[in-house]
Amino acid sequence: MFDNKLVSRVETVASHAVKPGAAVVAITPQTIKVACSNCNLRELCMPMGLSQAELDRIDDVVASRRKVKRGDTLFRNGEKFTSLFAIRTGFFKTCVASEDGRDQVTGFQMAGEIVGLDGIVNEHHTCDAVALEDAEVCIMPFDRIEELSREVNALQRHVHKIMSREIVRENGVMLLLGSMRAEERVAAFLLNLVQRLHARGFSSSELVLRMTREEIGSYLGLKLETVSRTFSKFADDGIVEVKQRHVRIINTDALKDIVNPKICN
Amino acid sequence: MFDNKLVSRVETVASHAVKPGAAVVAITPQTIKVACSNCNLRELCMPMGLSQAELDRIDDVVASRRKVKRGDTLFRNGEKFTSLFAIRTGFFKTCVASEDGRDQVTGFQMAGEIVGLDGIVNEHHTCDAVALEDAEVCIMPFDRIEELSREVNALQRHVHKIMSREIVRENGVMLLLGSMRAEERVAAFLLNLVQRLHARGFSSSELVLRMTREEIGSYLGLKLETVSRTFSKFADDGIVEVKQRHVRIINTDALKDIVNPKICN
DNA sequence: CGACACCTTGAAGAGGTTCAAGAAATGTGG
DNA sequence: CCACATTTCTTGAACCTCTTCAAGGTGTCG
Repeated sequence: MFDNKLVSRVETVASHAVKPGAAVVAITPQTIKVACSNCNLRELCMPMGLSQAELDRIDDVVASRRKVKRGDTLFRNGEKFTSLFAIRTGFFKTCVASEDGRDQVTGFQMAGEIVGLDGIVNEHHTCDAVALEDAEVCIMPFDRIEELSREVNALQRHVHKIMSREIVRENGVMLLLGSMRAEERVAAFLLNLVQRLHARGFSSSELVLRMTREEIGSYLGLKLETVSRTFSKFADDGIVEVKQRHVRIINTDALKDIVNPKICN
Repeated sequence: MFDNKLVSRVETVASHAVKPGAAVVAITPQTIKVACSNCNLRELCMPMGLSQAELDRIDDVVASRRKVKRGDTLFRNGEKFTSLFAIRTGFFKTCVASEDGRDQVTGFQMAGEIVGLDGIVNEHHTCDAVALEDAEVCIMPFDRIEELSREVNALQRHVHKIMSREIVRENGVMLLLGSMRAEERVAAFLLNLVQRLHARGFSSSELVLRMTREEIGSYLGLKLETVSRTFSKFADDGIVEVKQRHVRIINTDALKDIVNPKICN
């Protein structure tokens, strides 16, 4: 099944399963600097193709860093909004709650992604951001972002794109929640996660889930038992290997076929 | 049941059921001008508290108008993105499609609301916007919005808020799709629609649905039969009167209780 | 006025949930 | 480092909500 030694060694580097020899450099913690211009995540959370002068200005966006322990909240529903947060390391979930206490995971965020956009409209956050593993974020005061994006066009454009991207992502989740069956949802979830991890230099077939079955279920509009059963079924079908939170995708195409069933007659 | 004469008279003004004497002025078509500064919808789609100088500049945001006939698309998935659209009159749905042809209504938009935000990130639209009744929109070229919002802080802030508001709205839909039962979804849908109409000067208890049961179902992640049955059940319970697309809410509190069931023991 | 789209309602069926119990992993404190 | 408590995960069986399939009714538009 799993080479646990390998996986745990890899995890000490970056908390996700990676194949031997894979490019982990993008996330190694040795190169931490205060400036965006030197940040190895820049290409994920900042605009590309800036002049040196613009790069120097961009550095002012990040006021400081903050560490968030696993289980702690970065911000909470109702709190005053002041800043966006760029995730440097770690893994978050965001969730909203209804008045009667049900709650819904609205997303899982990893290194290079931005959280806090929900807070802009009412100057208060409308969801919780919870670290699913020890994390570090860059604090980007929003008034500073607005100020700077008036002067650096690429930054302005970038901010707009980040927000638009989130809108498009949520459209996709609505499609998933509104029209897919359990197996399709779980398959889409796994493919999405592994694709994002792969974009960060991790394996495209092996991953470690940072969230519980219950959190996956909440995100997918399913009960935890259904998520568990679906994993078991995929395993029975030889599509994935699942051992608790370790997942290895054996047959990516099969997963894709589940998400987008071919009409073949 | 319904005073059809009244309803249709009202509809000639603004396409939605209104109680006698209600403030319809906000939507009367007589005052159409090219400038935002004179637009009676300004408070819905433009920032408040601008100086006269700023107001004059804002007028440049709207390049022109466009009429869209019922059933026609304002934009379509895959089309090049150039502009945001502010709805002046009429009613739209937006929907995304999966590769295998399923589609999902992601929202219903009415006067004063903005559509097209999905197109910013990839410079191509990722959903369709379809007019559910004859409509007119203001075309706001996005490069002009960006240009102007560098100079008019209130506009910049406003653009950010509009996008954030859309993100928060979609969070709410995810909560609905992920954790509510059919009756809760339909109740939430009716309350949301009537609340938005009320904010535009229409009745807070009576409305005309511009969309089919199938479109409601798609939005709510339900089949059209379930939507129909749920309407019938609410009618049996004396909570609403439903006659095809005409809906009168008899007991708003009952609807609210359905959305947020009280835990009372 | 007739064709077509839309809506309602019933009955049977399926997919996912609920409830329950046990197993596996994880964390804690001695 | 081990024992124990706790959390998390898996699996089964009964149940329920929503879907599917079908038929008929109603409204709308050319």
